[in-house]
Amino acid sequence: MEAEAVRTNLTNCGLRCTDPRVRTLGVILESKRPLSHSEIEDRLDPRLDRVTLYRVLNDLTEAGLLCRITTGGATRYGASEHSHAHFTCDACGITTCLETVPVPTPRLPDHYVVNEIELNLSGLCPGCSPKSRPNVRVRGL
Amino acid sequence: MEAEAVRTNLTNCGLRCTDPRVRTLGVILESKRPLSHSEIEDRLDPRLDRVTLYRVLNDLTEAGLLCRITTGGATRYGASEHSHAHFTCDACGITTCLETVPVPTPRLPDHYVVNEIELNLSGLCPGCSPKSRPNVRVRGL
DNA sequence: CTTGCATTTGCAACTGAGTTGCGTTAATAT
DNA sequence: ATATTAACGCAACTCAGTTGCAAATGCAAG
Repeated sequence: MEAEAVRTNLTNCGLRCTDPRVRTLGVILESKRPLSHSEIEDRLDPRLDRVTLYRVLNDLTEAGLLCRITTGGATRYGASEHSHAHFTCDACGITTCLETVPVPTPRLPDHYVVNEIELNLSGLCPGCSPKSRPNVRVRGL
Repeated sequence: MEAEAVRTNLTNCGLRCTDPRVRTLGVILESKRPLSHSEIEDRLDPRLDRVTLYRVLNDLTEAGLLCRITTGGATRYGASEHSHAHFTCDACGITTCLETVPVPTPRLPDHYVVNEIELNLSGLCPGCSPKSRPNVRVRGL
């Protein structure tokens, strides 16, 4: 999705096509992995007001243009795609999409209404795992 | 696990057997569902210092006596048991254990080292779902 | 193209979760 | 009983996220 498509998308969702929204969506769509509020802030030049960014992220998420992943204490935002698991590295803190790992849709007891399902893994990512850096140790490993 | 067993357990884990630790562990073991920092604080009488409680929860979690569940923006602590999914209600905010829903152990790409796996669902719990209260509506439902 | 209005932005100020440093208290080993 | 070291409690801090409001701006209608 490039610039013009981003604008169309916003309009289709009933959102006004403003500079903060266009640029924020652009940053997230360019990224391979979900980004946190502060990571997005850093990539916006010129920067947006912190509060504006929070509101933009909420609006885009509610409109279904982004999906919000809350894992490892941090909240991140990614392009809204098919559901897959996420992995957060205990060493470098980066969250990656595990495209090959599907999220199960379990059967729940009666009267539960499911809205979202998240499968979040944590540990060491390939870049930080002992395989690549033999001297790194993590609690309990 | 009652009072004396709690004490033995702490000692076995190499932790000093202090009043804040014994009482905190007691509160969590009595609860059916995982509790947040502030919920635990409210149940301790007399209360503990906020910081002490944070440290106690960390110590107990590192010792393996508790498990930490981070879902829906909040961090909660439950008795360390067999792994199962958790459900957080968007309406009342309460997190419950879904004992009947197992957490999958997916196969990951090479060089990932998995430490923890969480399966977190959200939506409406039985107490808040339209089945029981027909007039409640939630985003997108 | 201009105008008007609702939406959105940016700022200031606030709340709540979690952390750090440090002096005091208390659990355990001898 | 007492010395040692871990743990506690307090003050102060950082960081994520929220609220209220005045100023700016997107958009639609004329």
